[in-house]
Amino acid sequence: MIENRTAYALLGFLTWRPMSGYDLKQAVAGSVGNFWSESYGQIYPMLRRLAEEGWITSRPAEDAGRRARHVHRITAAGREALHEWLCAPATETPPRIELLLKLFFGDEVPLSVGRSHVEAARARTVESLYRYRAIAGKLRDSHADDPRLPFWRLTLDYGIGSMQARIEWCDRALEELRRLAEACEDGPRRGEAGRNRPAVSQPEKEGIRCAEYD
Amino acid sequence: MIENRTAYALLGFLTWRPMSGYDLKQAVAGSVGNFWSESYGQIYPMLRRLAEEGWITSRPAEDAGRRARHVHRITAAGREALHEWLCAPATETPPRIELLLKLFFGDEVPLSVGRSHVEAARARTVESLYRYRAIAGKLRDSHADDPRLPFWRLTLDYGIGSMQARIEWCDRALEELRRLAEACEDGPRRGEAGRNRPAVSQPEKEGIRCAEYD
DNA sequence: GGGCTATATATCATAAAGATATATCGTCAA
DNA sequence: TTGACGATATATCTTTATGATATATAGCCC
Repeated sequence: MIENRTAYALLGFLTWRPMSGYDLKQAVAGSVGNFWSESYGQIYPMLRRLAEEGWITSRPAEDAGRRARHVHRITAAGREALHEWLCAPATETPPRIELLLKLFFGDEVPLSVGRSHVEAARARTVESLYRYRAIAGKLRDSHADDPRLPFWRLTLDYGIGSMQARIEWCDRALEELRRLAEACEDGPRRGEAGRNRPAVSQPEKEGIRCAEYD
Repeated sequence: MIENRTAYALLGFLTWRPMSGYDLKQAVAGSVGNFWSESYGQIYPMLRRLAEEGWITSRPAEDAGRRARHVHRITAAGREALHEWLCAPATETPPRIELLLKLFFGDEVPLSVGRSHVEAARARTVESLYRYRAIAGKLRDSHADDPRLPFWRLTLDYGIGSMQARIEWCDRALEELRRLAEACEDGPRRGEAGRNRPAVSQPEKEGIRCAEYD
């Protein structure tokens, strides 16, 4: 049993057709790229390992021309391993969201900083949403009777839902940041020009602990 | 300029109060843990590096009792570095979502598999949503006048919005999976008992390429 | 022929997660 | 009282993952 999930991602794509390492990289980026990625640094060593395991067979492509090309093909054992992994519960790993980390410490910098981060995020998200919708249209046309289409649609729908929710959050966040800015103008405790807090405001005594966030 | 984002996460928390490596781990997990994490394997080496950089000062705590405890304190230079990082655009790295990868290859296994993955995800998501709401309530009570509260609320609101969207997607996905199952019963091309596709159905010719997903 | 892009494999440095080893102290129950 | 346990605390290791870079060949266009 290989733990590494790269193994199963590769096996999954090799059920589509035999592929080279390069093909696999392309296939991953061009399909699941929005929620999964694989780098060459993972792919090539893993292909060797999969071959050792007997889950794929690898041999040089007979079509001369291109540079040495190794074609990898899933075996019955490999397919079985893939199925076993697919049936095992999915593990959830919370992502690292840099935007939120910067916002979390937003009190350290002018309010305009948070605003511009959220605005940039909103623009990127809108772009993604349009892209996902375009893909949905293309998929419907090109793979109308493909039995895999419904599954692909599910993952795409996840992306669309996420992007919509993110745009709505961006709008709420921008509104809130504007509200905070207005509050500053009334009571001049904060200003856009300077920082919200003095550069050095460390409590001298180490014993002072502020309550945790939760 | 340190690239590693762990550096800035640590500096951010050291603006709250001086802390040990252990404190920092606790603080991260207990506040931003839902969208950011740090491991000891990152924290301790980074604390050394931050001290070398002059961004923190580290010295043994004078309170005897506990085992050797190093208290780290942010310096003016450290705070400046933090501010610079906070102001720089946030980079976005698409997360790896194992659930979606398994669903993407859902055609390889019985429909019930996808259904149970989505059901499990829904349960986890509902739990997170409740947890986030509870945190929101506690925060409102305990940090009513804290100037950082609005920023914390923004990150929490992101989580709440994401969880709501995810629950809605789970419900749509479950409905779709049920629909697919019904279609199978009518036309018996697929069954719950066996796999959707024969165990070995590799195209013999390598030249055959199915169109990419996008 | 020179430059560009696509194809193709391989490796390295860095980043990050997760597990484990080690040690001290306080507390609570057998 | 002692011994188990949990909290505190630092440190390191292996595995996983990303991103950059090196190397090479082929086709194409000007």
